[in-house]
Amino acid sequence: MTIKLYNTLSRKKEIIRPQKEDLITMYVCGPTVYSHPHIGNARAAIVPDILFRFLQTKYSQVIYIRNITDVDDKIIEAAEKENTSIDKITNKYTEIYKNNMSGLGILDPTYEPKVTEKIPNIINSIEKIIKNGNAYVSESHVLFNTKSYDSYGQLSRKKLDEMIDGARVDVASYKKYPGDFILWKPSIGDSPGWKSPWGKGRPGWHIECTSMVKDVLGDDTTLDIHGGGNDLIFPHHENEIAQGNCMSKKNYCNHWFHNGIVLVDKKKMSKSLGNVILVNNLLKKSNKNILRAALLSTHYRQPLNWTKKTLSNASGLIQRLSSSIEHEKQETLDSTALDEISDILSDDLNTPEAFRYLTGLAKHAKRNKNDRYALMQSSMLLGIDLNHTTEEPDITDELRDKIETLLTKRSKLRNSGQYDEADTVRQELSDLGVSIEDSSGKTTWKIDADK
RNA sequence: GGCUAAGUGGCAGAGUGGUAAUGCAGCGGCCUGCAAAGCCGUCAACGCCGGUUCGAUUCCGACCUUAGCCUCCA
Repeated sequence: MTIKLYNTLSRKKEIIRPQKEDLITMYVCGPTVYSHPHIGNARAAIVPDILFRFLQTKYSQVIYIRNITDVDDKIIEAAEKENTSIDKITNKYTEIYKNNMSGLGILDPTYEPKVTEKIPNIINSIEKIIKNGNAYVSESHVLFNTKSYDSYGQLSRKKLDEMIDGARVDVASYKKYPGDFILWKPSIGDSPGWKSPWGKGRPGWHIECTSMVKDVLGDDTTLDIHGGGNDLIFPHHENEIAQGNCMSKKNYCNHWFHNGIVLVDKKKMSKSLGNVILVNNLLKKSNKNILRAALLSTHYRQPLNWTKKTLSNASGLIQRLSSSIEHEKQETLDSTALDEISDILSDDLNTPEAFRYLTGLAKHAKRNKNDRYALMQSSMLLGIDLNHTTEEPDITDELRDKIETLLTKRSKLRNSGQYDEADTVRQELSDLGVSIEDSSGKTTWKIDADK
């Protein structure tokens, strides 16, 4: 089977063609660890997660690299603001990022390099670019010479001179040309820095990714797939391509994919609007399955508009899927069950279409074992585990006792036909945020998601 | 201003050159002591204006609107 994925370079869906038959390589820009991950970070992680899961079903080896940026001006600011050290900030937020992502069921990448651990490689990469005549040293900075690279602008389809004309920012004195970007910059005072041929300093933003790709795969290799949020197309990925192609004779990367932005009520999230939605908070009031459904029910290239109804829509969808196989025991699943969902995903990761397929299966899953298997296994490919939707909620023993007492009380009242009194008890439970269901002689309860 | 995308029912969101999936919500029914859940049924949409075509929501062009990038934002 072939997998088609939209390639930002050509603006077309293209068949993924790895250079080796059984091995495929992918790199995705990871987080800068200075604050809590928000829903946009989650989307940028879950889209490659789906691709990663899918590729693993098709190739015997998938190398997936996602970096952690732990040197950055914003980190330095955050450390000052929280009155602590840079290490503490980056360790804290790296931990939170990892917890949040695993809370969303996002698989760990094969490699997860940190910038601070790769400084020697980065310096080495910069030296190569200088040596090849594509970068220059100026006032303790190293700058990439964009004029020396003819194809600059190929990804974002921008013309360098036009960009410069429209720019609103003053040109730094150390730049030969306004479009040049920083590979290495000096660290002044006690800001973090490393010894280098150009003095104490730290890497520019773009070089870390290029350097890590080359570090893991080797200089003379071409990356198969590179992804990230579409706000990274320019300048970040454009610059990566320039650097990568000037470091080695091999093409930097063949296939670029970009996920759309997350909007909140059709507006971009920003601290000033106070509409930033954090993964932490979502995980508290919802669960992995629902959040994944919410993030994946929009095609990855489209903007995802997050509204008040997003979670309840997704919750209904998951409810619909899981109700058909609730209480199902884990059974060995048939490998051909994945054929149809693979077909759907192989057309540019069409996850909304995948959900349509899943709901179709759910219709017959109660009676048809094959459909039930296909539903469970196909959902798993999206990282949705329908077998674990009835997990015990995390509540205090005290509350649990109280709920049990009320349930017993109501049950007795119902058995003796005192329905008005039983309904009063149900209301008491509802006030505690507990909703109940009587089905086939048993009463089950759950904590309401929004309480 | 330049570049890049997008506008589908109440909400969300696929898809297609021949009259448009799916989920949520709504409505009706079955079930239930009543609810809930489930099941069955049902209402309802292709921004605007031209062009190409036997036929356009789909292709082309203009316009309007929205969003992103051009500022080390995923």
